Amino acid sequence: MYLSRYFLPVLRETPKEAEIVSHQMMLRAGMIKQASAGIYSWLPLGLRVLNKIADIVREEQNRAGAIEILMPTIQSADLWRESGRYDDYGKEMLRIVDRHDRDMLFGPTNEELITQIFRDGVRSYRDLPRNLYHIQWKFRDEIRPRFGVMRGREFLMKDAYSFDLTPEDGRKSYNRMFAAYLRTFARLGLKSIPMRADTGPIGGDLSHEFIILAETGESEVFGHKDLLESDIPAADLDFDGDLSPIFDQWTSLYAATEEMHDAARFDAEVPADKQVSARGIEVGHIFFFGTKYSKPMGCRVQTPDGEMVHLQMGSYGVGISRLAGAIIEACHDDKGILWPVPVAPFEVGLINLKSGDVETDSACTSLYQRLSNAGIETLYDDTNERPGGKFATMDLIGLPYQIVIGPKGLKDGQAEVTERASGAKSQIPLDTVADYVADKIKSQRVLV
RNA sequence: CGGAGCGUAGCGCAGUCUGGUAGCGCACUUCGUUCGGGACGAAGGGGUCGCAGGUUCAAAUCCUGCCGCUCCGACCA
Repeated sequence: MYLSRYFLPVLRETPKEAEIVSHQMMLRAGMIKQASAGIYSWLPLGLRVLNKIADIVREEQNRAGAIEILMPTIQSADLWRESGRYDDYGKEMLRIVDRHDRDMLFGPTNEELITQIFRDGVRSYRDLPRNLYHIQWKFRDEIRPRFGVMRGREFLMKDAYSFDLTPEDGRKSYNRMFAAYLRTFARLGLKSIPMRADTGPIGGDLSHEFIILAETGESEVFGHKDLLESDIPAADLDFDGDLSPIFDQWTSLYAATEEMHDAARFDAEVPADKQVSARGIEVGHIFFFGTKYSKPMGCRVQTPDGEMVHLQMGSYGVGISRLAGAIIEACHDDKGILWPVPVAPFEVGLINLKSGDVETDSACTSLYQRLSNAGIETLYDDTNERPGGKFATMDLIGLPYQIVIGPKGLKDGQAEVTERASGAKSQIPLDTVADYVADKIKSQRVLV
């Protein structure tokens, strides 16, 4: 992409409403623009990140055997009356009346809708187990939206729903999502810790929050230090096999959010030098709630014995739009964002130090062409800004690699390559720099 | 919803107390000089002063009502 043809409204000054670093940087880097309280437009650069996060989540859901669908944002109130949640959910649910005076709502979650879809489509135990998911915008009328996309009212969420015949099978489905989430967050460049959690309005008896540590996290969390270095399940993990060892490995050490924290147990179970107490951001939440929805909504199948039984269900959420902010909270310095390669909006920033000069222009365009041919996503700054401004902008938007070409380097046939995260600079001959950078990037595209 | 505060150009702000017909920095346009880590000069463009009503010869400024946004608390991917 040529910067001169792109839409990248960067801000030199920090908008005063932004309190935390991810919100400030998303606004300054031209990723998002606030539409109203807790509601944002995603600008080109931000949308690229959002899509990359969604793609990784999607890939890992598919790997774990889940099947993608797409449910609507607007739902009928009748469905929620069936489950009894229309009255229970409270003011967080945005209620709408259509022209025929029918009660509608903007979906805050989709248990009811998926249960209806599944019960109408499935009659037999032979159709189990199944896990259906979608990636769709949700609306929750938060009392106080804040922190930019981290607690918006409208947000993009992946939610998956599992259906099983028995509680034991339900546990297996739960473990599949548990393992998939460990892989998902690791691939996004994050260290996540599953923590035993409250089930809240979703209900049920088994639940884990996936937390990443960050100073600006909304909840206080406590855990064993070794969890930060625990093994991530490999890409060739057999999701049909027994996953309980993975679950046990990750849940044997102490980890709890504020609501579930037991200070006495924490001190007893975790040696002082292994205790971590920090702030955390919840990026995923999984629930097993048995027949909570299948019973009131009559979601049943016939067993081999001809008996009708209610299905065992679980639901599994990942905050896609929140992750964009969460990744920035975890990956930034005082100059800007430090995108991990897998979610970077572009992989390389190519800086032309003397746009308009025939030689630097042609060196840059031919390098841009070579990078594109190698499948590298490149943002080419071909504008006439002063060099200082170009560097500041590139540092702010945080692309993993910067390649600088100007008259001085050109004399020796060299380009300067900077790795954004470490700041390491190297001089690479012009004719090999595309391959050099392409190799580095390709090795970092998939972390686990 | 309780407490606090803000709304003046794309962004950051002054002007409001004490009413007199809108300003500064950055950004933007043009010209010139510059040019390897946020240049300099000159000339420009851009505003229903959040909205509505009231007081007044005159309102960004005073009064009333409303709306929006942010922060602190209780709720959550």
